[in-house]
Amino acid sequence: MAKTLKDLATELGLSQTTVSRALNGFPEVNEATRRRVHDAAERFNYRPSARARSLATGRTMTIAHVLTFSKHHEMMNPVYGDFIAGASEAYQQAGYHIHLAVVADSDQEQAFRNLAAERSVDGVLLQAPLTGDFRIPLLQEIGMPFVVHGRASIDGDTDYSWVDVNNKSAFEQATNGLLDLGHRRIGLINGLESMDFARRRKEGMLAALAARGVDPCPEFYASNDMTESVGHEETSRMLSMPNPPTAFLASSFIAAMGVRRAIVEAGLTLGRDVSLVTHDDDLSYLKNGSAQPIFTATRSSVRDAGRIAAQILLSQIRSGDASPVTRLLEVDYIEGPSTGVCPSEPSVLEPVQAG
Amino acid sequence: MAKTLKDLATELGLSQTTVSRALNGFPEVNEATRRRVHDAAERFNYRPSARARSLATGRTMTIAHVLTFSKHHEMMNPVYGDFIAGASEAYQQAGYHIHLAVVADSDQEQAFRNLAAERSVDGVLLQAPLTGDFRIPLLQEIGMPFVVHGRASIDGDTDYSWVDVNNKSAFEQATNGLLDLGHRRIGLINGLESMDFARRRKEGMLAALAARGVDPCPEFYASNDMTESVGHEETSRMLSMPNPPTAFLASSFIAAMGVRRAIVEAGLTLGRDVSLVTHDDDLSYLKNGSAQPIFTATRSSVRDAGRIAAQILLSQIRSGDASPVTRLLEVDYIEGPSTGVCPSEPSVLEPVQAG
DNA sequence: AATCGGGTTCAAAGCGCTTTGAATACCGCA
DNA sequence: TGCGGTATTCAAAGCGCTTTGAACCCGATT
Repeated sequence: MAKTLKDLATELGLSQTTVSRALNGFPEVNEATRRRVHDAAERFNYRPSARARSLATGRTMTIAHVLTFSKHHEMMNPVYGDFIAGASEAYQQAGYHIHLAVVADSDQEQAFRNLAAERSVDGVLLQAPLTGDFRIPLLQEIGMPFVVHGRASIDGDTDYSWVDVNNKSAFEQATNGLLDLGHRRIGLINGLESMDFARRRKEGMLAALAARGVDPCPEFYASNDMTESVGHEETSRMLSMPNPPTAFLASSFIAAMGVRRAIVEAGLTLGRDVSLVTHDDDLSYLKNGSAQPIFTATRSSVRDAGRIAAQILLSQIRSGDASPVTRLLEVDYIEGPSTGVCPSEPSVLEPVQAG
Repeated sequence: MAKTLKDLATELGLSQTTVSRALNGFPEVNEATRRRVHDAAERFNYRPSARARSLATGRTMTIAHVLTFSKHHEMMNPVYGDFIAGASEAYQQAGYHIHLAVVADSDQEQAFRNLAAERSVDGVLLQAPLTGDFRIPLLQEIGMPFVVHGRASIDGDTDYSWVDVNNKSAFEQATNGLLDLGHRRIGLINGLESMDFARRRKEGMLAALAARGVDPCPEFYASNDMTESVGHEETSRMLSMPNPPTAFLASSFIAAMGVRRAIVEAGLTLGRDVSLVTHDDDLSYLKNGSAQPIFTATRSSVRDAGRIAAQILLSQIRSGDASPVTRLLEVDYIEGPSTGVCPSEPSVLEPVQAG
């Protein structure tokens, strides 16, 4: 039972060189020989050792996906799964593998340095960046190819590669949708605003309000983990205020389910008494309805984002060209039954003028 | 800037042997030398190349997690994230890494054979087995250490290692809970019954019914993807039957949210008009309430399962002992507000006799 | 007949580590 | 002074590949 290249070569009475070249499709191998080699390889189920090969070539054919795991929050971001599913479509085609690193906040720096020093990956896919995330300059310093899912800088964002949803415009659209329906007191169930995307979403909301001359209500803005429970708690809290919001913006589908629960619990009807627009990552197990949408939503497939990010990273690795590639994904605005005309506003049919 | 062992050795005026041994804690190295080596290694941020090391040692220090991705259903199981978070706790301590393989149903066999032939992992963590899953005998044939999250055989299940929730007893308990409340017509929103866990859950339900002499209602048993939408659809369908269920068992928290939506939509009140018990994997972003539970549930932490499975696998790899280790996790039965006395039954206070 | 060159194949070096077996230094003891 | 032994260090082989540079075979060219 042949196992190594050497075994295969002896078995066939050929040199390792020839066998290697036959298998790797080099042109200088006689067709008859190539066929013999392929047959034998198949017969013995021979595949080159990934480690040996990568030691010889210098390429590992592996990409690290770094998932940060907050010790404090003990949370695993639910979008990782679909993002990775998307990315792996690209990897599979290209023969790449995923090295999954789950690393605690506190160990980030060492983890990245190790990744580079151990030379076990050709590139890094970075997820869930914070505003001003230090990992980006770190990766640049290390000289490791990388693509970020999301962005991190306050200004610019042109000196590294990223794929991101246009969070600001998404929440601007969502806010405008609610303003058009006459809502003026809008609750925001946001993610942690240390996360870059959450900051941008809030910016989008505030920009839309400002553009219409509507005063923001800071007491209606929650920034917290995006769980069902938190969505429920924050919403309940706001609904019990003397002058509660008439509409909510939720940062994720899961949080939105908590918002809905709070609304129902308060004896109100979603889409009539209270409106809700959520962002929707189009997760495979959490589709926004099959025939009809469940929520009015700003949708952008995180799986597509994964595929695109992986493609960008692979092409950077292949070309050796590190010049940044960026891709801003616009959302689809889905009108669903969770939004309706603001009940308390009389003049709903004539939207306020901008400015 | 030293990068390799050789560089470090020349830098220090030592042989590679000594440097390697100093770094790896061999006893025959002079303490002073060891300190010098460690200092230099730190200064240069030297870490041995993972590939070179594994080529030399024969161990890859890597575990494959194989996630099946159904081309047909295009679904990524939402529990993978927390399972992996748990497993990586164990790996991190032991210095192991995760090789993530997302493989389509159709390519399973070749994917596993490649994994073995490429020698890129020391073991495999297998997820979401089907009843009679062919991958188990396949891995046995290949001779790769593995642990299954879940089980696959109809009988026995003693010739390989696994970690599983006691699905049967969980759904027996849940069913008994509903029977005690007087419910007789119980809907089951199950996962695909080709999945082993779903089959066992149904068995548990049927066993509980049989033990109390309650006739099963096959028209109330749905077997489908465990998404919110599907939970909603199946429940709506059943609720619109002439003699609908008064209670539901849901196979996952996400499906349960769809069940709830359907109940609310039908103008019914959860926990009063209709009851619901769900299985709860205790996912980090989908906790069953913070202070009070949302649903009555059978709970078992999938993250714990991940940690335990990884520990078993690592100890098997270390000891080289392949004798199977199994671990059956019992659920916690959580009483929440989603269950109540069956409204249509008059004699609810006197539970039926068993038999 | 001697040379040339395309088509094929090969031996050997090298990727960066670990590990074997041998060498060296230095100690106390006879 | 010389020897066994312990402590420490080293050179070299090997892990399983790829790749360089050379060699070989043969029909075509001069």
